Amino acid sequence: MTQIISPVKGTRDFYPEDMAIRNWIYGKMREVSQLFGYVEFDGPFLERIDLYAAKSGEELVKEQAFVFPDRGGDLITLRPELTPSLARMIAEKQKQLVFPQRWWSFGPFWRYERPQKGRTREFFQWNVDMLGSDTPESDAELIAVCATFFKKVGLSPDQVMIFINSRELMDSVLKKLEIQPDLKMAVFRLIDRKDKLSFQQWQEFALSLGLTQNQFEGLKVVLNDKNLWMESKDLALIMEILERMDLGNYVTFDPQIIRGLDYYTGVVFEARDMDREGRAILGGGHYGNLVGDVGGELLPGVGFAMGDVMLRFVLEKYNCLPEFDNTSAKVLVTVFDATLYPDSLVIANILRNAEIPTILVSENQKLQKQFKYADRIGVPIVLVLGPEEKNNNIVTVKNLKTRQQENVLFENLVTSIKDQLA
RNA sequence: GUGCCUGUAGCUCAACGGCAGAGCGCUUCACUGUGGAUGAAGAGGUUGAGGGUUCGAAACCGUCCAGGCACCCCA
Repeated sequence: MTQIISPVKGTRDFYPEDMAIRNWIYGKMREVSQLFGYVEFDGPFLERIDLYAAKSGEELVKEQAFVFPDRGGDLITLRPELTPSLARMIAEKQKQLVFPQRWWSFGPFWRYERPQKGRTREFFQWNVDMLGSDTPESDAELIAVCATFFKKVGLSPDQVMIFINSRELMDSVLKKLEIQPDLKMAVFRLIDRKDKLSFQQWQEFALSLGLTQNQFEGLKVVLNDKNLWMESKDLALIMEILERMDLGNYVTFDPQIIRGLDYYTGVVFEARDMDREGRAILGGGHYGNLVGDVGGELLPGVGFAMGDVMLRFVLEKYNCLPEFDNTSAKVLVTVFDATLYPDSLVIANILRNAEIPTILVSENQKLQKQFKYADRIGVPIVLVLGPEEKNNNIVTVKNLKTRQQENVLFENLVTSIKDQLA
């Protein structure tokens, strides 16, 4: 074999069996999106780097974007996330849109990172956003969309869980502990890393930030308080709504959920595998003003993004994926020999005209091989048209699944096959 | 960007520094108008690449390439 050019690092080849999975996932996303009344949209895959400079944060732009100059010298980037494009699209039509808008999208994104479990450089994301609403009810709706999706694909609350928190609640907690406002982001980071460090390391990190021993002890107590959410009116209402929707078992309060993106101002949430394997399956939250930085007027909203890589990982782990056929064909028409090829061609045409997906054998092979081929690619019905059949105006129809074989008159062929496929 | 692990037949993997193997798959036959079962035979390899150490390297050493995992950050 001559040398194969290696694929770009962090990309994936979608063989037909992978494409079947991707399309199945896409179908479930569409189904759930539409069930809640959301409409599909998409932005460009290429954007100016400036779009992301505004809000996405230094790291994402400098370290993680695929950037290249176009022929005019402008810096173009493969989109690393959808939200800034969404914000621009909304801002451009803000005056003519009726709010709230419920939008969803599924498409490719790129981030220049080292690939690992649940993370590639090229990935797909399901984005769902409600724009122009500022209520806990709308936050609850987005979380309900996530939970409904899990339910639809067969993931149970034993397997995946949505963890929610509120940045407002955490703000008030920090205030009560008299932690200086300029330490806020650093403390959020500290909270985020609690599980990644040993207790010793975590404590040292905390004190090195400038927290007093008292503040540190107070933080510890708060993070262990499973009922802290009751102090937040919004979280309490969201939990109540999800209970009423019979989705409450998918949702748990977790004071350690903070989320990295700066534009979240209210409720934040993410979903994880219950074994804590891999990364978050989805992440989202409430933003106080999405479009301000791209020139629009104040517009709050709530949304989330789900990556296809972790999702596929958990779907495979918990056996949620159905079996997919290796072929789209339902019938294979054999060719007895070269002289009978025109007759087989006629049969194949009749079937295709009747909307039955049909493969006509294109190689000059023994019947045995043709049957074996049909079996290997998973075609359920095989037709044989030999000299005997031709003389009697019949076709031999063999069902490989039931192993039954029968002779069918020409004129009954389509209905007979449709019966078998039903 | 930092660290760790891996690379052997189409696939999954064995082989103490001493003849490169197994299972599955593939091809052919038993079965010349019928797949999936069974039996028999067969094909398939520059051990990721190119160097070094050694009487001798798939194995040991360093370089490169590719992949995986963790950190960072995030879906």
